[in-house]
Amino acid sequence: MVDVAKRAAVSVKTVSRVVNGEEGVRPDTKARVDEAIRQLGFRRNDSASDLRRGRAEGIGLIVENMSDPFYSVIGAAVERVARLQRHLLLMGSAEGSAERERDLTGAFLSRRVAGLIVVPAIEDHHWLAAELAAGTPVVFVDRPASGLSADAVLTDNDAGVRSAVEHLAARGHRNIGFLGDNPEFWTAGQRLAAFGSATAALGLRSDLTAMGPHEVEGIAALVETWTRDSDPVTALVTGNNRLSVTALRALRRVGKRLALVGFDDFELADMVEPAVTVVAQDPAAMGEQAAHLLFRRLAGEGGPARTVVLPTRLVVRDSSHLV
Amino acid sequence: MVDVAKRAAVSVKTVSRVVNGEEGVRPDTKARVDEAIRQLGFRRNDSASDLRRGRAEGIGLIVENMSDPFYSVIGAAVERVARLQRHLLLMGSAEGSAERERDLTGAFLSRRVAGLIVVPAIEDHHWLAAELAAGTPVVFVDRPASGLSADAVLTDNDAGVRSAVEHLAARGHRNIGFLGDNPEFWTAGQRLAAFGSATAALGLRSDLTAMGPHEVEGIAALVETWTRDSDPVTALVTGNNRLSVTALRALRRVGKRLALVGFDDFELADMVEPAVTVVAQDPAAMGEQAAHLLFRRLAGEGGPARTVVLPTRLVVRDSSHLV
DNA sequence: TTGTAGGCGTTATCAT
DNA sequence: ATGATAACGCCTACAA
Repeated sequence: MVDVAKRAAVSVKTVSRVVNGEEGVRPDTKARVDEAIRQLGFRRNDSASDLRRGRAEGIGLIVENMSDPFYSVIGAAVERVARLQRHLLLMGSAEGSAERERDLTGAFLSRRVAGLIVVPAIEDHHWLAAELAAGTPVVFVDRPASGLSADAVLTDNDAGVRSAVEHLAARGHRNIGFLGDNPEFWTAGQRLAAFGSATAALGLRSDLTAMGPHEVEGIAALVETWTRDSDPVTALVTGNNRLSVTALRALRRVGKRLALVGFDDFELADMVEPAVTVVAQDPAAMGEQAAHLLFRRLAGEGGPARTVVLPTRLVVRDSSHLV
Repeated sequence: MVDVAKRAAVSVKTVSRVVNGEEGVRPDTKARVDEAIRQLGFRRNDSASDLRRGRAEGIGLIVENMSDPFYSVIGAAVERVARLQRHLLLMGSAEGSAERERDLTGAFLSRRVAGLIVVPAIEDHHWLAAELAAGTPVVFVDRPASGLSADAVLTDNDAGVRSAVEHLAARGHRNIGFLGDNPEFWTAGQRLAAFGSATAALGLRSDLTAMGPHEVEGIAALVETWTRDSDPVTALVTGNNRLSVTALRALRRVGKRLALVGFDDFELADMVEPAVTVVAQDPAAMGEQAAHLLFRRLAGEGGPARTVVLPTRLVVRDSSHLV
């Protein structure tokens, strides 16, 4: 900047004003500065700017796995909003590890990012409270933070699962099996509980649940067991899209055509055989809302922590019509 | 850091040494400093560190679309390598726009990132040469940079397309249609050229190509035309995974069961009907290799620009066996 | 083993 | 409308 200032025969402060588009620079002065910038190929050093201002114009995003479509769509949405606000996106995968999540958080905070958007792993987050109080806003996505009151964007897991159960019940299914993830994951626990209450409310069996099996073999065995009964399971609800796909493979493997409703839509759900009915979430909206919440806080909005709960949508496809 | 120094009754330099794990600090001194750090909740300001060192410990990644599985897998691989090297990942979507690509590049360079990994949009990159010369390494992925000699990681498009054509020819197909993207995209052009040479080498027709149609309608109409002939097309090769899926939908729409081989594998390719034979690329390997190339340059490796060409793999599924 | 001085490039403050 | 000067927090070089 000094070089530019010299060449344009002005002070560095004037150069700074031009670079930042501030008011109060005569057009001809600005022109001289711009020309000097062009000639020297000058580019502002944002590290210095960040240091002086105390904050970096970037937001940190921590997801479980960047290559999972659910998270990459969230990431893309966050990045789009961030760009409109002239912020960069720093992104990392915690891979379900609380330690990595803390490391990433620490790295982002060291870089003095303007804010953080986090899909939290299983763990307590009270240690983040100090940072929050120190003025770095944090928004949680998909699952709320435990031990901490912070903004969050969630999906209406309860209504989503209920819509799946009611849909199947309306088609005459009485014994519905639920395949979920490890209930230590907040969403898995929520969906399991929702399955319990939805089935109970309709007078259906609530005990046909299995949390954990991820492999085709395990699920295939389970399906065999559930369908050997004199009063067999005739429909499945799966707790996330990976389980939907695995269940589909398992059903093919054992040659059973049970009805199936999956939580979370997935690419080509309409092209597989059978096309899978799903309870669709809207990950792009989740990312967008989270980023909006964050930038609102950055704009100085106060008040208590907000929680945005997004609705789900039942997308009926062929797998509803089996059995 | 001054606060920590005061509390531990040492100089800031000693604190700096402890924070950076440098040699030559007595254990008891280190213990005192660590305790002060803990008490004060101190966290190093990386903006200041970056400024002083002249480089940020982060790498910038520019892709076309963060939510596309191909790119998100590349991103995840880059991030993994970056983390091992204690670097953060800054990521953005250029969305096929040369202007956005330049903006993002500029933003990353302003932040003085250690290096750049770019999936280039259609355009000349000689303007980047100055930065390259100034010491910021750049690695291109999926397509090479034009007007600039830089490291690149590519897929062997020629061998990939050839393997598809030879596979179909071996199954007796003589009239193979090729559906590609706009040949302004480097990969699309490469694959089209490869199709031309592979068919010519086998004495097959090379003129059954269509570059551009992306919609089910357009492709359906094309298939109708190609199959109305007295000497009809019996097999298709598609130039990327979106086209594979669209072609699949189009074939269903018009009720034709042509053989199909797609370039690039996709999730559930084995579960759709018919399961689609593909020429698989390895995006995770591409991202990983690109990051390795970058860090090798950062470690001071000199020499001319390297180009790494990764092989493809033909994955045979049901769609090979039609007609 | 530990400390002092100076400067990285920018922006805020206060002058002019 | 423009400029001089002092931070921002850290690290390099050198000194003790």
